[in-house]
Amino acid sequence: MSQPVRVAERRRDANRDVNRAIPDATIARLPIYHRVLGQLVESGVSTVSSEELAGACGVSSAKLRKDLSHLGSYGTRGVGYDVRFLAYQIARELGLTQPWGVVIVGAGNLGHALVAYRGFASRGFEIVGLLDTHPDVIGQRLGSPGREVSVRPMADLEQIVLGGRAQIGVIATPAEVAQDVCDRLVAAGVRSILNFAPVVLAVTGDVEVRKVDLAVELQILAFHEQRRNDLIPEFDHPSDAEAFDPESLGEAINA
Amino acid sequence: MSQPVRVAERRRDANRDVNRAIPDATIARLPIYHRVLGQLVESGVSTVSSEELAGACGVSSAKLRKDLSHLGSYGTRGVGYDVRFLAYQIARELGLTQPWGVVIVGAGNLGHALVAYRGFASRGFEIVGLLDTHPDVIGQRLGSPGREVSVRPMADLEQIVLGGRAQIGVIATPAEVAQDVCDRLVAAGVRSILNFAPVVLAVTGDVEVRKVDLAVELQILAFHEQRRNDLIPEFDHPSDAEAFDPESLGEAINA
DNA sequence: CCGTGTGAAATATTTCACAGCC
DNA sequence: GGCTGTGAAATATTTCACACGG
Repeated sequence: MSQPVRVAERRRDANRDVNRAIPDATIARLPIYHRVLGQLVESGVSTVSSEELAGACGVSSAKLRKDLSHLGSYGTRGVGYDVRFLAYQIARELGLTQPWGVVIVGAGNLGHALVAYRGFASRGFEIVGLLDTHPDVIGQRLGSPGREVSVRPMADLEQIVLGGRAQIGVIATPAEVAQDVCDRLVAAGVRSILNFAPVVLAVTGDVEVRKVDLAVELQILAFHEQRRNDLIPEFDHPSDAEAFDPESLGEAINA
Repeated sequence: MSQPVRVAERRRDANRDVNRAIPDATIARLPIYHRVLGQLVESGVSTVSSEELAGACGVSSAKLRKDLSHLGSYGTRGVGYDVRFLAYQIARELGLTQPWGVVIVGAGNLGHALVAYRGFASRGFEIVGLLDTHPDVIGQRLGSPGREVSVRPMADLEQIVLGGRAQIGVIATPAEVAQDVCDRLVAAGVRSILNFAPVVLAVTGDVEVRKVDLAVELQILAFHEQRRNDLIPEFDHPSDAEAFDPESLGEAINA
C-alpha cells in the first residue's frame, strides 16, 4: 500500500531509535498492541512479557519483540514491558497523542454505525462533520448524549475541511458517488481517506487511501472454506466445459 | 494470517496449474480483480490487457500478471484476457460459483448496514440468519423487498448452523460479547468468521478468522498523517519527559 | 509486433536462536 | 534465571526484464 516510512531526522527523543524505517506490517499491528495494552491497564496489570502480550494479541512473541524494537528499547530484560509506558510510546508513534478531525460522508446505516462507535474519541479521533445529501436525514442528531453530531448537507464539506478541522475523510456512501466524494475531499485538502465503498478510488500519489471492503473479506473466507471442502472427497466442482457459460455471466457479477 | 494454500491434488481441470500454492497476497487481490472485471463486462468491454486491468485495480501490471499466473494461463499473448472468461476463472478459484450461507450476529447499525449491502447475493452469499438478543429488534424485518430477513433470537443460532445452512459467521456485536458469540458459532460448526468487534478472538487452529477494525484503519491513517506533518518544521511532538504521565494514562485508552 | 507468462533479482517480512543485560 | 533486543537465516512478495507464442 504505502512505502515503509523513514522517521524524520529532527526528532529529539534520545530514547528512540531514530532514522529507522518502520515496516508497514509493523504499523498495521501497533493499534492491536495498543488496544490490548489498554485492556491490561484496566485489569490492573502493570508489567507484561512479550510472550503474554503476544498471546493476547494473537501474534508470535518474536514478531512482537521485533515490532517493538522498531520503536526503541522500551522493555526491561528479565522483566518485560511496563504496560502504561509501552502504551504511551505506541500511542505517540501512531499519532494518537494529538487530536485528529474526521469527517464522515454518508449518514446511512454505515455512517450511523461509525458515529455510534466508541473507541473513536478515546483514541483522539473527533467527528467534526457528518454529511449526507438526503433531505430527510439532514438535521438529524446522532451520537451519544455527550458527543452529539448532526447530519449536515454535502455542501458544507469544503467549509469543514478548509476550516482545518478535518484531516481524515471517511467515505460511507454508495459506490456510485464515492469517487466524486473522494475528489471533493482531496480538492479541499484531505490527504488521508478511509473508503468503505466497493470501488477502487483514483487519487494522486500524495493521498493515502485505505479501504474496508466487506465483500472482499467474505470472498477470502469463501476461498479458504472451499479449500477445506476440497479435501473432502464428496465435494466436487464444475469443470470449465460444464459450467462456464460466457453468455449468462457478467451482469450478474455486480450488485 | 493463514498459510498459503496448496490446491488439492484431485482437481481435474487440465487448464489449471495444479498443485501450486496460491499466495495469500494474491488471494486478497482476486476479489478486486473480479469486481473490476464485472464492471468491465457491464461497460461492454470483452478483452482487457494486464496494463488496463491493473490500472483499474490500482496495482502494477507485473503484479497482476503474476497473480493471474497462479490460477493458470488464461490470457492470450499479444491480445490480453477475455473479460468474462477471466472473471469466471477467478470466481471459481474464490469459491463464488457455489452458494454460501452467512449468519450475521448483531442487528445494530452495523448489522443493518450488512443486510442492506448489495453485492452480497450477487457473489453467492446468502444471509440465512440475522440474530440479536434485544427484544425490541427481534422480529423486525430488514432487507430489500425480494430478499427479506427478519431478526431472530440468539437462541436460534445453533439451529441455523447445525441445519447446515451457514458456513460463514459474521460478528457484528459489541466487543463484550464477541468471544461468546464466536465460541457458540464454532461449537455449532462454523469454521469461517468475519469479526467486526474490536477484540482479538481466541479460536483453535482450524477456524479462520478475519477481522475488520475501523479503529485500526484510522490509526494507520493517523500514523501516515503524522509522518507527513513531521516533515513540516512548524509541527512538533511531545518528548517523553514533557508528556508521559504514567498516572493519567490507562483507562483513557479504551472506549 | 504485442502483451502474456515466468525465471531471476530485489525487497519485505517472519522466524530462529542466542548474546547481553537486569 | 529470565526475558529483551537483534543479527542472521528462512520465507514471502514484489519487481524486473525478456523469451515466447499468437
